[in-house]
Amino acid sequence: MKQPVQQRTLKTRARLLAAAEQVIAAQGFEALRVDQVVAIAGVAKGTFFAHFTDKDALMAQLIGSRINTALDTIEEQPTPNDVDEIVQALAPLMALMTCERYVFDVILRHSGAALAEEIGPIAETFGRFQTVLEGWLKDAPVRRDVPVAMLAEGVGAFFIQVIALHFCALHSDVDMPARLAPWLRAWLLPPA
Amino acid sequence: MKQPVQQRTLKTRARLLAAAEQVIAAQGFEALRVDQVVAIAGVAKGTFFAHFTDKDALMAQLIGSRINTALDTIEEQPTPNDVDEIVQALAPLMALMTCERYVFDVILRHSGAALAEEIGPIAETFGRFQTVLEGWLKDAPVRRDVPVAMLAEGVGAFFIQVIALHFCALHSDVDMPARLAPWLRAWLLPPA
DNA sequence: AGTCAAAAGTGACCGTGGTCAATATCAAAT
DNA sequence: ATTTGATATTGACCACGGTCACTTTTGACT
Repeated sequence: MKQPVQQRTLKTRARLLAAAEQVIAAQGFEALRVDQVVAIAGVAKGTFFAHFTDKDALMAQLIGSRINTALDTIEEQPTPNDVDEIVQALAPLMALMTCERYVFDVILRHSGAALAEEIGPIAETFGRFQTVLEGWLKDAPVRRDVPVAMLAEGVGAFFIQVIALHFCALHSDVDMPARLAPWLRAWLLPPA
Repeated sequence: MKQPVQQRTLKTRARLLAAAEQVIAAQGFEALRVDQVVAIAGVAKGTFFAHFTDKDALMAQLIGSRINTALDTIEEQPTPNDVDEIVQALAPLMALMTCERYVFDVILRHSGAALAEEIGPIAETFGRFQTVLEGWLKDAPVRRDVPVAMLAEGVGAFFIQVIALHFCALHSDVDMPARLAPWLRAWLLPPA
């Protein structure tokens, strides 16, 4: 007999997520401890792992939802028309992904689907990100000798590279959007 | 009073490294356990951490040295003259970096210097990689509207992206060098 | 109301990376 | 040969993520 999901399941999951958010708000992602989360949520440790396959899965969900919120904001803005506007539009996403080294590591680790069938919440946001970029580039004055999908993926690659460079202590002072612009110019607008 | 390094230090470190290599040869990087390494080396656990700040540092050293060996091989070959030759020359490096998911994760995590002063063995190889690429591109028939250093960094970005895609289960069947080529063509040789 | 099988929750327990106060060893100076 | 202070080693101990056999709760069906 297969039973429907019980309400208590949803309640417990919500309590765990709320507890996690509380810890993160107070101390950041990196400092989160499963023990602390279950203590605040008032459940046993085992319960946590009945709801999330591991700590990473919780993190992926929380971070994924923040990325989605950022993408919502981005999609509400008018379509950017040149490289500078693209870079500016992407700024909030860059800020989010660089808020903590730990966060960036989680994102990188989950940016591709781990298993073929199981595309996690973060991998999903990358798919969405690609779609948004393709929408922008489809009608923008950029090179056309390369398919739009490839252009978008390239932007993604440079985007990640610039973020990674941010954690390379030497370069962390310069602001990231400014550092991304020349890359995009070189990639999207080769000399005619 | 500062004393010179004792020989026993070198011997112990060598024993630890040899033990680690033995474990890796038998079971791969991911399966390596510090307990096993110290057992084989015949030292206490604390000794391990007197020689390496953490397990990651050991891994970084072992993987870094392999990357350097691969770069040695690459530098011995004649300078590649077109995109296909570049891609082919990079093949052994790609193979090394994708031999295990765990290895790729370690490489990514260490690809930038963690601290400003402390450039780890892997970050060092990335610097060397850039230099090699710049040497190739300096005299190659590629676009010149962008500085060579930037061209090289771009190649690096696409290189990493293709490797990352390899671990995205869906795409792991196609061979990587073949997947890198169109990127490099689009990046290095825009339509004149 | 009572039954009962599936679902949810529990917490003692484990594996493994990493710490540190105590101890042993080395080599330079006497 | 002895002293001495720096250096290297030790292993009991801790922190933390994750497991699983067992208990409790739920709700569909009488």
